[in-house]
Amino acid sequence: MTSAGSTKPPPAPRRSASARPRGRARREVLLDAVLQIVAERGTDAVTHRRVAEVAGLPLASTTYWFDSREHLLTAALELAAERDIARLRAHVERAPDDAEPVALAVSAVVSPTDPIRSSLVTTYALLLEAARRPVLRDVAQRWTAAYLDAIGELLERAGSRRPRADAELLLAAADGLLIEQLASGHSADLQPHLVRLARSLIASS
Amino acid sequence: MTSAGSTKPPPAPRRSASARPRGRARREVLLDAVLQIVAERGTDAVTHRRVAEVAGLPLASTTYWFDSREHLLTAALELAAERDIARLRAHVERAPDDAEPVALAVSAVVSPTDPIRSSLVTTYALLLEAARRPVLRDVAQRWTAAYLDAIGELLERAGSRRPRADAELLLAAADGLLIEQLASGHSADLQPHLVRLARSLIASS
DNA sequence: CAGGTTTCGGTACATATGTACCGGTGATTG
DNA sequence: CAATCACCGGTACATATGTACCGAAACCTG
Repeated sequence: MTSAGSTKPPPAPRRSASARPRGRARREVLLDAVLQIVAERGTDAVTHRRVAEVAGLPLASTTYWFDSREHLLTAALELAAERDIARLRAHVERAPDDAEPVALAVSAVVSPTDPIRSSLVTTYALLLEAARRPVLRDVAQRWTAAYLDAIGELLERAGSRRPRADAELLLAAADGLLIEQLASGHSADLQPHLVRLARSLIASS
Repeated sequence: MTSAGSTKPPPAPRRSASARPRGRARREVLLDAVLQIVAERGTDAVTHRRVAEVAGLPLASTTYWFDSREHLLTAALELAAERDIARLRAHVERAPDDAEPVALAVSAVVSPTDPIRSSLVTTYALLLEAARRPVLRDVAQRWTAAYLDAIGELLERAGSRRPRADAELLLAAADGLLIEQLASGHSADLQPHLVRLARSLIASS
């Protein structure tokens, strides 16, 4: 359904006019709107008008803060990466020191509690975009590097002899399973499978 | 701009007018064009005009064979899945009976010889589309099911006690590694890592 | 070969979209 | 207090795009 009806009945996803963010805060509100649209309808659906509408801001605000549609997309994806890396770090640091390292590593990647679920499509959309736009490769690389560092350290603590290689396989398996879940629409707890994988990798080194 | 671009160097992907396919063959030519466009520029870039241009056919041919843009995309995904499944089956059947099952399973998934490389982006882009369009889910499910069947059988032959679960992890890891390669632009032989993973899964069951 | 049906392909048109323009405005600074 | 400047937001416009239309051509079918 195109959101634009013949007349404009108040679709009112827009925040109250009094709370309208101003100044630089607007930038982030716009990027949030982009991320939401990407998650719900894909990158195709990211248009200036839709972004402005979802953000509850006038059309021109998108062109004021971002030169072009491409700029809008890349900035949004950078923000997503940044946030997810922060989430990852927090998840690891928040854990008690005596936490089981393998379980911790797995839960950092596929966390049923954290609300990464809705942003997963966005995540993988970014990775795919990076395949086509070299500008995004840096972001994509830092992103996976952050994961590999965190997981690698945990696996090493769990007794892995080649933490980096094991981390790569564990992360890859998690990504693959998640993508398959997204595509099939199923949802099951992936943690047991990934824990088994991690344990068998560590054991057979 | 519809014909040969004035500034553009001869893109000439268009087949000679005499060889212009007619009838139902046209359908497949159009879908090939869609797949090529998705691979090179993403699903955003799939427009009726571009598809027609790449296929070397008039604009109206796209609307004649496909009701809508969405129909064009879903049909293209079905074609890609169908072809890849055929490729997979051929790969497995072509192998000698005494081939090492684990190596065979791995090479079926990440084959350095077959030209799936260029179509990988397309594959994953369409899987992501399936996350958003339920119409595509059937196709996506048959696709992965075909892989799981083939790999599972090989892993069982290699001594796995839970071939299905192991196949799921192996396939997921392959997907994850491939996506990361696409995103980072790197390319290395993934087979050794996946062989190690498969062997350790089998060993630790 | 005649009639009918499918396919073809040029064209038209309403809409969606990117983006520029420009007068306004409100906060900050001197 | 007034000048300034970053910021705001309505509007305009050229282009891209989806899609319908319709006469012509090719292809059957009898």
